[in-house]
Amino acid sequence: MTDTDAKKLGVRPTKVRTLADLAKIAGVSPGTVSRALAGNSLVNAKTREKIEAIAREHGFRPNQMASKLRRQKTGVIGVAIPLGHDVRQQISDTFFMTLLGHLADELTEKGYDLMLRRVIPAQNEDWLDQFIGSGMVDGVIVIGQSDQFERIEEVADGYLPMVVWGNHQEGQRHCVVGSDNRLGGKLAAERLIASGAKSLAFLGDTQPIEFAARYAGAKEVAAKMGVPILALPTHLSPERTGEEIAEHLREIKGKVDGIFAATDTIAVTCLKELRERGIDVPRELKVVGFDDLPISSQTAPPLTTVRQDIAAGAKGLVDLLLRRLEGEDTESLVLPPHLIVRETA
Amino acid sequence: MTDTDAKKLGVRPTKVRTLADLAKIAGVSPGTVSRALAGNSLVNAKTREKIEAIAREHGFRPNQMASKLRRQKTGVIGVAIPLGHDVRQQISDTFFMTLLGHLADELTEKGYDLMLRRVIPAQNEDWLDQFIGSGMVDGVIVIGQSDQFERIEEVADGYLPMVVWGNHQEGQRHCVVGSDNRLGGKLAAERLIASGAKSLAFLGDTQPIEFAARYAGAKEVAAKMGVPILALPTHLSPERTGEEIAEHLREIKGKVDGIFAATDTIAVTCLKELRERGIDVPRELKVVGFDDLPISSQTAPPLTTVRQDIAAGAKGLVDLLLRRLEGEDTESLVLPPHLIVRETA
DNA sequence: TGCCTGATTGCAATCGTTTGCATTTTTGCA
DNA sequence: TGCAAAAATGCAAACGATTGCAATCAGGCA
Repeated sequence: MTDTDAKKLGVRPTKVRTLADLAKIAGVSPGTVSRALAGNSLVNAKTREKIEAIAREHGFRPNQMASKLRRQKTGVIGVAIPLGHDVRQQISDTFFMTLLGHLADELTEKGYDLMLRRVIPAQNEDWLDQFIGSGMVDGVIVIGQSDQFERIEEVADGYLPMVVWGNHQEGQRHCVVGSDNRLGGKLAAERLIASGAKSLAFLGDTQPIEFAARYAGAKEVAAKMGVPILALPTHLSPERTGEEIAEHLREIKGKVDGIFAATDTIAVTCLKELRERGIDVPRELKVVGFDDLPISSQTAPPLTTVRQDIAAGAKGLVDLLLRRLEGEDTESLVLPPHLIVRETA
Repeated sequence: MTDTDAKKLGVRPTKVRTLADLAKIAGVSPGTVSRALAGNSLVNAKTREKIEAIAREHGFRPNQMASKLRRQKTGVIGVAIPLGHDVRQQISDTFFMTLLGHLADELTEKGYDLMLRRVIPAQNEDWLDQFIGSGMVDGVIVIGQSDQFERIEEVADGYLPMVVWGNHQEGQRHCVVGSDNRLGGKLAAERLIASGAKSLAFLGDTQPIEFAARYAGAKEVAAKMGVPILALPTHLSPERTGEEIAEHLREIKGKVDGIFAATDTIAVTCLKELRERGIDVPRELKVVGFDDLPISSQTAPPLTTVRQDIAAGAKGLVDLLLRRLEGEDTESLVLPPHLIVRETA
């Protein structure tokens, strides 16, 4: 009974798990099978067809581990999401998740697989070296610098194929892709002031450098225009945000008429709290967010915000990483944010 | 000059990449190093310490590919997101992304890595076999059945370690975790009718079986209560949804007073369109969504919806998969959805 | 000191593919 | 038909860690 017969009869054909098994059936050497399946080599067309037919019939697929070991490359890009401050936040953060989705798209297109790892630096100092040194990935993309700026810098000195989503600091050594947060902050503050705000507040945690830069930009503009601005630490864990914001609103009631939220997520929550308090937006209080998430156009009223181009960011991350895999020491890429004027300011 | 001296001088210590390198330095055999680093074996305490010290000093980490090849397991779970209908949709879909985040958490906790692969079945019929047969993953989680029910069934017959997020059909062969979509649909319709709706519409694509089940549930209740219900195909790609919904609303104007949206994303867009048209929710038109995404509590008015417990789903997926990795042939897990009454119905 | 036992360690095969080089087969041409 | 060149294939050595089994070592006891 041939294997083809076996298949017709619904019997599982002889198990062929390795190149050698297949080679035996085809009556050739494993090397030839390897070449035939790789496609590119100089194997006789008829031989190749025969081998491919057998491979198809048996659903054979070469063992990747062995292949990777031999070729010393994995075809996998690691994506690390460090959860520094606000542990529960980022992994469910819409912005990061959307970025991740686009990364998956881009990498797949370039023929790479994506290995996702969520890390809690506080629990494991060695997270980045471990990921890199694991030998499981050809390169690494880090989503968000969190509070790990220094560690990333250290690693960057000895490891080329790494690109980070985050904020660009003057003179930093690691390659980063991200929006010009400071400029974004300026745009937000300018808009708030232009639409009549006389006293601003920044709603967000100023620890992460991305947010710090947004605040700094807003502060710069505020100072120039002679408008006061105060920072109100607000965290991103879904459980706490609402309450924190409520508290802040109570505190600033009547004293502040322009709010710059560090992220749209915060802005949206803020809008809701304001609505519940019957505070009219934008008449009594103006609000500008940051990110331009899909929801931001759906709020009532629709949110004025600073857009980060997530798709472009993902594309940039992947492009730079691939160039680094080729050995090039790429520069950082800073994307310009855009003010999207809707109805809250 | 010893390596320690070299380090003190800021010189990079001798490169040690393999167990053999390290073994030479330590003056033992590679086997011993392997055992020492694995920790569990019976190696002399002093030897182990010495080896660990050297490993630390050189930042040595065993090559995973070799290890995996030898041990015939990868420690990696593949997560596939098939993008059947609506290609651009799911990867950026909040629900799936949130589920993915929770999966990452769960898997990390259990010591597995997560390999993400977005697949377009229409472009590559062989997606699932390819993923499984790649030898890169110990097991597979499929997020969403999309239009691939049959293919998944076929694969399930010969491959145990696979669990799927999706809908449970009577008598199906693959192990699935998911909400009871039919029940969810019932809850939604009951609520709409209870709050006074006299004529219903279902906003969503009825191709995917999850959505079909939601619609079926609603239809059953509607029939029982003698209320008409019609399905209005609505896709999920962000670009098209808004327009499609607008068109539907024009069409049903005055004829329908209760909308059951297949997902919260659709519901939120719908609310926005209604707001723009000045239609009062819930007075003139009632709306119920599905998922209970974080945004759903932030809309104006807050959305009444059917909650799926995403965290529980992720936990279920991972638990079942791990049991399957042990050889157990687990049953499917159907989670009960819960009606969350807010203000739109 | 000599022998036995148990604790350590070393040896070498193995996981399955890839690939440089050697060998065989085919082809083209005189 | 014969021979060189080209094409196709086979051989065997990697890739680097793991692990069963054998060998060695140390300690205990007579």
